[in-house]
Parts: sequence; C-alpha cells; structure tokens
Amino acid sequence: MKRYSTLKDIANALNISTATVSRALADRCDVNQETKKLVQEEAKRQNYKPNPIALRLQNKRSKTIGLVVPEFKSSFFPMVIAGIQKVMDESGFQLLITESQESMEVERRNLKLLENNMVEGILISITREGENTNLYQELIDCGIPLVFFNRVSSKVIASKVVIDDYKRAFFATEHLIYSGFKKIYHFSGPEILMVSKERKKGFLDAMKKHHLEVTDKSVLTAGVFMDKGFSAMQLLIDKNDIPEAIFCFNDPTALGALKAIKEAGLKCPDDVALVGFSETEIAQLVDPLLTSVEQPTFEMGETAARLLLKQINQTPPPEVETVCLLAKLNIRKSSINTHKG
Amino acid sequence: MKRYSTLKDIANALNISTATVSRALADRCDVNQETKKLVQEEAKRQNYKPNPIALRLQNKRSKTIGLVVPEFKSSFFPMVIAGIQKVMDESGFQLLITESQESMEVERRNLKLLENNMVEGILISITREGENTNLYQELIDCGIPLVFFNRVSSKVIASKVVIDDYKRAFFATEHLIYSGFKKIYHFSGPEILMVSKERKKGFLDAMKKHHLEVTDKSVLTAGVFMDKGFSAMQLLIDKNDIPEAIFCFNDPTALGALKAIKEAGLKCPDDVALVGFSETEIAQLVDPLLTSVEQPTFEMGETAARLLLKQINQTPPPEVETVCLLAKLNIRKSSINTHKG
DNA sequence: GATGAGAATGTAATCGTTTACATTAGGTTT
DNA sequence: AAACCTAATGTAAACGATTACATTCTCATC
Repeated sequence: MKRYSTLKDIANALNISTATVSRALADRCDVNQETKKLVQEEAKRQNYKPNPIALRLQNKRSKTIGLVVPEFKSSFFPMVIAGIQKVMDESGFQLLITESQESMEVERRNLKLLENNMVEGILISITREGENTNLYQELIDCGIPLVFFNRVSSKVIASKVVIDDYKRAFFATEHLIYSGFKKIYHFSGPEILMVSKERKKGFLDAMKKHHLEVTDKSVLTAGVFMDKGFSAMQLLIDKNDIPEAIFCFNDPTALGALKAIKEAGLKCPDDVALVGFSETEIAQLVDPLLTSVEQPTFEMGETAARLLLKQINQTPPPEVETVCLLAKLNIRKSSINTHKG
Repeated sequence: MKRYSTLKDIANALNISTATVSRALADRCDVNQETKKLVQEEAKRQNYKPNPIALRLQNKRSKTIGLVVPEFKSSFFPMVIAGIQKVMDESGFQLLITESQESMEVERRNLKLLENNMVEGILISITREGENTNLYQELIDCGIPLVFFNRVSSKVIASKVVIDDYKRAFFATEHLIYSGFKKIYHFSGPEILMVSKERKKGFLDAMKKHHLEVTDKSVLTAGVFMDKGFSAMQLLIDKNDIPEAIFCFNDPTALGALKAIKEAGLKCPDDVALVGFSETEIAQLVDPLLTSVEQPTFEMGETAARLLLKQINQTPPPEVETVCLLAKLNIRKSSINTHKG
C-alpha cells in the first residue's frame, strides 16, 4: 500500500513528541501558538491525513454499517442505495453492500460476513424466500441494531421503513373501480412477503367496499418477475377468463401480462386495463404507458440510514419506530377505460 | 459497539500469553498440541473472531478498494457492481462505492474521499462531462492503481476494460446495410466520451466500406438520455428528412426516437428502422422489440476487479492491459426491413 | 529564596494483532 | 558434569493515533 505520512513523521521532522503533534492538529488550547503553527505547516507540507484504520482501532468503532439487498437488477434497490450512501457519506460511515440474490442461505452468509467485519449496524430488505428470524434476533441481542426497509420482518421488533402498501393498493384498486371496471383481478406477489399480503389485502378490501365480486379466481399468484406475469396472463387467456382490469403486484409482472396480452392480439387498455406497482423507469416507456404506484426510493434509503444511525449513536438507543413513507399513483394510459361514457 | 472476544480474553482464561494464543490459532508447528487444542476450544467457546481493523493496522493494508460510477439509475452500473462485488467478496476486500452523478466536480470529491480512506486501488467509469486527467495521474503516481471500465480515460495509461464498441457499431451498421437500408443515420452520444467516438467511427467506416452516402446530416448528436433522442428525431421529422434506419448511441436515445416516430404517426420499422446499443431490460418490452447490442455487464465488473487486484497484489505490478469484452447484437423487430424482397 | 501556579511538553499506556527475540526446562551428547 | 540442542512459551515492539499523567520551566507570590 501507498506510504502515508504519520504523526511520527511530523514529530521527527520538528523534533517534538507525537503527543504534541496530535494536540496541535486537534487545535487544543494547551499547545504553544508557535508550535501549533509549525505543526500545521509541516502537516500540510507532508500532506498528512489521519489514518482512519488507526482511529477505528483506537475508538473501538468500525464506523461501518452493512447492507443486505435481495438483488441489483431492477433499479429499485440501487436507488435506495444511493439514498443510503448520501447519509453515510455525510456522517463519515462506510457502507458494506451485499446481495442475497433472493436466497435465505446467501442472506445468512452475508449477515455473518457483516458481523465478522464488525459493522455497527445493518440495513436489510429480506429475500422473497422468507426471513431468517432467529439470526436477526441474535444480531440485535448481541448489540448490532437492524433496520428493515421495503421488505420487512413481521416477527422481529426493530425499526422499519415501509411505504403504505395497503393504502396504495386500496387506492389503486379504487382508481380502477371509479374508472368503471367491474371484473377486476389481482396478480399477487410471493405469499411469504409482507408487501404481497398488504397489497392483496388492499385490493380485496377495496373490492369489498364497493360490493364487487371476488372469487377464488380473482387473485393469481404471479411472483416478482416478468415471466410470471406473462404466464399468469397466458393462463387466463387460455381459459378465456379475461378480466376487464388487473391490479398487478409490481411493474415487471404488469409488463409480463402486457406482453401476453399483445401476443394474444388483445389490446391494453381496451381489452384489459393494467395497473402496476413500484414505479420503474420502464413504466413511462412502454406502449401504452403504464399506470403505476411510484415509491420514494431515494428517500427510503435516506430514512432507513438515518434511523439506523440514531440506533447506533444514541445512548440509550431510542425506541424502535416504523416510518411509513407516502407513495403516489401515477395514472397513465394503461388503466383508462375506453368504453365508458 | 458490540464487545468482541479478543486474544487477550482467551489468554487470560487459560493463563497463557497472547503470543501463544495467536500462534495456536494460526496452527503453527511450535505450539504444544495440548495447548493448541485448549486454545481452539476456548476460542470457539468465546466465539472469537479476529478483529479485522487490528489486522489492517498491523499489516498496513486497508483491504479496501474504491469505486466511482457516474450514476445508479439505469441497471447498467448496478449489474457491473454486482460483478465487482463477487470478486471482492472472494478475495476478502471491501468495496467503497461512490456516485459521481455525471459531475467532474463530484468525481474529484469522491476520489479524494477514497484516497483519505486509504483504498488500495480504484475502479472508475468516468463522467460524461469529461475526465479529471491530472487527478487520475496523481493517484497512480503515488501508488494507488486505477482501472477504468466502460467509460475510460483516453489520456491516462492504466488497465482498462471496454467492449469492442467500434466493431459492434460497425457490425450493427452492417446489419442495417445487409437488411437493405440505404439512407442510414446515426444518433451519436456526447462528443467528449470515447465510446461516442468509437461508435461513430464504427458507423462511418461501415458506411464507407459499403459505399453508402454520408453527409453532415447523417450524424446527429443526441446525448445519452431519452429526451435527446426524442428531440433529435422530432427535428428530422420537422425538416422532413427522414432516414430509412437509425443506428442510435444507446437504448434510451433509440427509445426516445421511437416515441417521436410513433407520435408523428409513423411506424417502426416500416418507416424508420432502429438499432440501439447497450442492451437494457426495456429493449425486450417495447413495441416493436428493439434491436440492440448486449453488453456483458456482470462480466465487465468481474474483469475490472480482477485486473485491479492483480495490480495491487503483484510485485512488481504487471504491465497495464486493456481487455476488450465481446458484445452481442440481438436482432429484433425494430430493424427488420419490411419492404425488401 | 522557598512555594505554588500555570503553561508547554514529554512519557507511556491503550486499542488487537503479529512476530523477532529471549527465556525456560528438559533431554542428549561428549 | 559441562555443553549444547530442542520444544514450548513468554516478552516486548510494532502498526498510528489519543490521552491521562508526569515532568519541566518560568514567573508571581509571600
């Protein structure tokens, strides 16, 4: 590694002790003004920078926090990371990023890795396979605070950052209902995820409120990726059980459905209207433009990071809190009722 | 921070010196088998993990490398990061990620931040504003190896990972030519970027090879984002100077052009055929499906990381090398000549 | 002139680990 | 029995920074 200038180098150059140098650079009052000036000049001359590793050892703080995200492919998590990064840079913390690849096993490995690297806290969005509840609890119990975001644990007590999935799903469904659609289906996400449950509940409650029929067939589990939305839609087309509108778990499944619709020679929104969720860039690029719920991704990262820093820096640590961020429904062409009025 | 078990704790528990404990755990031959066993048991009992910070101070190595990417929005860089991450995890290095937000000024700040954090090397993809040549050179000169990827410096001598932009642009253009198009235009990227120049050169050379006319009007600078592709296409439509086909700098500009084509009531590929570059997820989702050059993003990250580790670990450092990764042209509907034979 | 106060600086321990060198005890060789 | 070897362990310095405590010196006070 590159050789850096140290306190000792400055001390030797000026024939004084490292203690004085340290004090001079910290601008302490019990150092002679002359000496202070000499030290500061010499430090500048040698381009001295305090060694962050030595400081960490001394302070017994790693000044590092860990992050576990399920994947990197979609732009959702990268945007969250950008938000986290901003807060970390401001507060002088380093960020250790790991990817669980939607696997509980890999997630466990990542958490162990972070623990071995002495992170002072962990930000995590869990896999869609499920949660490593015991491990989360262990980490918290032995003093490493966890903050969940987006995909949160339902069992562990910790600070969490979510968007109001239930409400947004409810409103998105109501939007379809107010548009005049009656036969409305839902493509739901992995049953194990809280967000899936919340969005499904929002859908069901909105339907119930408006006295619209909901049968076993109204909800299809379609996973998180495009191919699943595609095959779910194909299934409906094959069975000739085509709804007027579908509220989809997320944008990829909506886009998969859209592809199946087009391939079958049907039209969106004329034959089937679509609503996505968790706004992706693509929503504004496909034809027709996709109605979708926009999540404040960057802000989610910032918020989660701030909550974690609070847990780390305050003694005693503050009460855990769950922050619910506001999301916004962007209504576009894919959910316009072309038959009405 | 959480309290971790140390060598001293084990030494105290067994009434021996930390030196012996250290040696026992390193499984050195000059330790009594009995002692070794006792130490290993006690270490397990206390869940001892070596303190990585102390090791770094001791070894005078930060075991950290830095990364500077221009942005997080598109999935391109996140996928590269995933590749880098994989190599780093395997080799026990930490990764410090920074985002320059396409600003030279922010890039300078990030590089300084990485230097202060004593990274042992830096991976960088430069901004589209241009390059901080002097700073790159300074870092290299004082012992921090740099490896460029994707958007590389044209002036600094260092290892680089690129895709064969020139060849792919050449072939993509030839694909349009072989499809029977004659009036072919190019929407080029920011003039300052090497990749822009390379792709433009590939386009021009392919046209020249096949003796097709190239005028001042054949190449329009369209930037990197969708809106620029959109306005460039609108300009052509307004001037009623509509080419049969356009080879675009990247997918977003192609999609922008596509939007303008549709809004003008024209059809792709019937009226204007399109070819994009640097495959995005979107290419497979739009109508018509977009022909595009697919880049090996994950592999690019892996390769760049490996090159950097070589620079760091070998003494004397190996010669710098430029690795050119293969990219692949995915031919889809947007570039099919519907008039031909 | 002895005492004390206060300013400026130095000494040495600490953080957790490694390792060159020193020490000890026991056994073997002559 | 003196000399030496070997195995096993301990001591202490080092990495770079901070800081409690100790020291030195000067000057003011009685």
